[in-house]
Amino acid sequence: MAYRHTPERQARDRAQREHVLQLALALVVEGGFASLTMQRLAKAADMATGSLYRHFAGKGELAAEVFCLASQREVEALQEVLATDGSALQRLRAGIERFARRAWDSRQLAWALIAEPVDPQVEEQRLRYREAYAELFAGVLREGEQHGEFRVSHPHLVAACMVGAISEVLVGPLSPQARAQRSEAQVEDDLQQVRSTLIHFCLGALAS
Amino acid sequence: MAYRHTPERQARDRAQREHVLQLALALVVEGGFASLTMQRLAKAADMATGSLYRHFAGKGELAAEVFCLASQREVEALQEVLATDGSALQRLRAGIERFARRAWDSRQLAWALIAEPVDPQVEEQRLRYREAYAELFAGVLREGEQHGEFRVSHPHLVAACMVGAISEVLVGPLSPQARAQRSEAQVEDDLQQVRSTLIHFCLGALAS
DNA sequence: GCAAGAAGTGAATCAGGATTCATACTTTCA
DNA sequence: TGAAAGTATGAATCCTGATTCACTTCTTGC
Repeated sequence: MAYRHTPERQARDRAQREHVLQLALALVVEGGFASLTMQRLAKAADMATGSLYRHFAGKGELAAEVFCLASQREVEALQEVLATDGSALQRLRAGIERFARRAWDSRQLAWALIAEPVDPQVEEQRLRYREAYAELFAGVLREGEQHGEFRVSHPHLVAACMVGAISEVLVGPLSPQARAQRSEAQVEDDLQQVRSTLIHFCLGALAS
Repeated sequence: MAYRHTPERQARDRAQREHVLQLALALVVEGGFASLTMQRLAKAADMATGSLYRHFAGKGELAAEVFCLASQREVEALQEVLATDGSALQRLRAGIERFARRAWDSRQLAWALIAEPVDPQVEEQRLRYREAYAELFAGVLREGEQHGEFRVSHPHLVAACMVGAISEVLVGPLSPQARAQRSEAQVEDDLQQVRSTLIHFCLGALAS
C-alpha cells in the first residue's frame, strides 16, 4: 500500500500532456508535420522520448491530436463569423474572408493543415475537418435558402465546393516553394486578388 | 572491342523501361502509391530490384514518372473536350463533366492523383498538374471573355477555384473509406448530384 | 569461340525514425 | 524511515522499405 494517484499528480500529468501538445503544435507551426519527430519533441519538452509514451499511445495519435488542436481553432474562428447577424450572403462572405485571412497570416500552419503530405492517421483528421468546415458553410447555405435569399439544391455539396475552391486557390501561394519566391509586398497583393476572386466565385452562383 | 550499344539493345532498354512504367502504373491504379514498392514492382516485372535502378535513379523519380504518365492522360482528355467547337461556357461545362466522369470511373487512380498522401517528389508533380488543369480552364475563360460571353478578372485564379471545387467534391466520395460504405447504385446517383452541383457552382459565377 | 564489357541478380546493408525496456529515480504512506 | 509502487531515462532495438554491390550471366565484335 503505497503511492496512490493523488489529485495533484493527476493534475500535473494533465498539465504536462497539455504542455507537450502545445510544444508539438509549435513544431508544426514552425516546420510542418515533417518536423514533428519524437526525438525533437522530447528535446523541446526536456524529457526522454520514452516519457512521451506515457501520454500518447504513439506518434500517430500525437500527430492527430496536434492536427485537431490546430483545426479546432479554425473551426471555431469560422463558426464565430458565420454566427454573426446579417444575411446569409454577408456571413458567407465574411467566413470566406476570415478563412483566407487566417491562412495567409500563418502560412506554414495553413499549408500543414491543408496540403502537407501527412501520415494516414492525420489524413483521417484532415478529412474530418474539411467536412466540418463544409458543414458550417452548409448550415449558412440552408439558412439563406430558408429565408429565401437564394436557392441551393445540395447545400452540402456546394459547401464542399467552397472549401475546395478556397483551399486550392490558397495552396499554390502557400506552398513552401511558392513562398520562397515572392516578396512580402507581392504576397499582400496576392491576398487581395485571391480574396475578391473567391468571393465572386463562391457567391456568384448563389446570386443567379 | 566488345559490347557496344547497338540500336537493338537501346530499343530493348527503352521498351523495358516503358514496360516497367506501365506495370508501376498498374500497381498504382490497383492500390494507390502506397502499394508501389520496389520489391513488388520488381516481382511484377519479373526482374531483380537492383535492375530497376538501371532505368530509374530511385524510387522518387520512378513514382514521379508514374504520376506524370497518369496525369498526362487526364490533361489530354481535358484538352480534347475543351478544344471542341461551341461557346466557352459549353466547353467549360463539358470539361467539368469529363473530369468528374473520368475520376468517377477510376476512383482508386483518381484518389491517388488527387488526394493520396505521397512523397515530396510526387507531390511536386501533383502541384504542377493541378496548375496544368487550371491553365487549361483559364485558357477557355480568357476566350470566353474575349468573345464577350462573360467577364472574369483573374482567369488564372478562377480556374484554380474550379480545380479545387472539382477535386474537393470528388475527394470525399472517392476516398477509400467512403467507397467501402456505398453501393454501386448509390455511387452513380452521387455522381449525378456532384455533376450538376459542380456545373452550377463553377459556371454560376460567370453567368452573373 | 572467346575475351571484354554490359546487364542482371538478390541477399545484405543502410537509413531514419518510432518504440521498447532494463535501470535509476520519486513519491507515497504506514 | 523504508518498502511499495509509479515515473523517467535514453541507448539499444525494431521496422519498413530503399539502395547497394560482389558476383553471375549475357552480348558483342573480332
